[in-house]
Amino acid sequence: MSAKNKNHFKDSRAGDGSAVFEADKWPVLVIVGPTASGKTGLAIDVASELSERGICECEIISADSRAIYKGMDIGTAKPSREEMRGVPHWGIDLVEPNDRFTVVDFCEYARQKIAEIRKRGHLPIIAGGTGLYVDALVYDYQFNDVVKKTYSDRQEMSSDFVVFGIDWPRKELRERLLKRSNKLFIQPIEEETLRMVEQYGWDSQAMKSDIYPICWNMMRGLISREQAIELNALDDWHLAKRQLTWFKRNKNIIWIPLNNAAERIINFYFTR
RNA sequence: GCUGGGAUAGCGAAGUGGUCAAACGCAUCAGACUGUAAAUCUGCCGGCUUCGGCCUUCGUAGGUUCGACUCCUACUCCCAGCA
Repeated sequence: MSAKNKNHFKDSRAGDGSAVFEADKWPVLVIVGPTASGKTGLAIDVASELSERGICECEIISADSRAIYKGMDIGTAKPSREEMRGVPHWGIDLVEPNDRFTVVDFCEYARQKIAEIRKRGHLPIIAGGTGLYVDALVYDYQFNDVVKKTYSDRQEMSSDFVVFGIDWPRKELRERLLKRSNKLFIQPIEEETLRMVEQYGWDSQAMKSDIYPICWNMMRGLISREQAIELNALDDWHLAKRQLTWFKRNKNIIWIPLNNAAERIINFYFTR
């Protein structure tokens, strides 16, 4: 997002003059999408732009079941300090990889953060690919002891949220996955893998992330670096498909392509 | 050039006279999902289908047989050993 879009925003604001930010009135922005779709970057873009325009400050809450674990930085593609561009991030590095952290924990955490952020007069942005986490929040799941049943009719979404999904043509997404996998293996992933294995072993749920077993096999010479990169991209693809299956069911998601996404999201707030 | 082994669906790989559209694995496609979800699980997976079935397949061409992916012959290609 850059200066070239500013005029566009001005026009939008002029439309009905409703762009005055009210922390309690603006729905929480939720950005979903498959892995590597650019959720985090988009959230930061939106936050930067809103801040730059003097509309409001934003804080991002990650809805990612892996980024909550400490130490798993490269493997879960956590944003770096620079990438965050000064936007506060929550929901990252919450617990140790062998700690239990459930959807319910996430909901409680997220609700609390949303309240805190609003109290500060800021806009909460939720960015994440863990469909269950997002749905649990947005559809206000009640976690009790009631026997499981089918919840196919999740039509009623709290108007407190607006959900955007990043849409990619399959082919392009797969290319991004491979590119990202290549980049990942340039970083000291072996070091991270070794540290995680030594510290937590293979039994913790957190270590079930595909990247660590793959990297481990590479380190033991069972597969080549190239194979590891491809395997990782393939596993990511499988994940992406599962995420998409989940999100597809949610009819309230507004699907948009990544380019222009920030602009479209901001326009949503200006014109709603 | 001789000898031995092999050619099976997108890939790998079983099958060695009928019960084979062909096990199994992978990939693909679709789906489920309310306390560890980057997890866990399900269906499909030659073509057509009113989902009962119908049709075309197992390197190529012939042959034997009621019947062949399975046996015989020739050919093509690949691998291994010998010259």
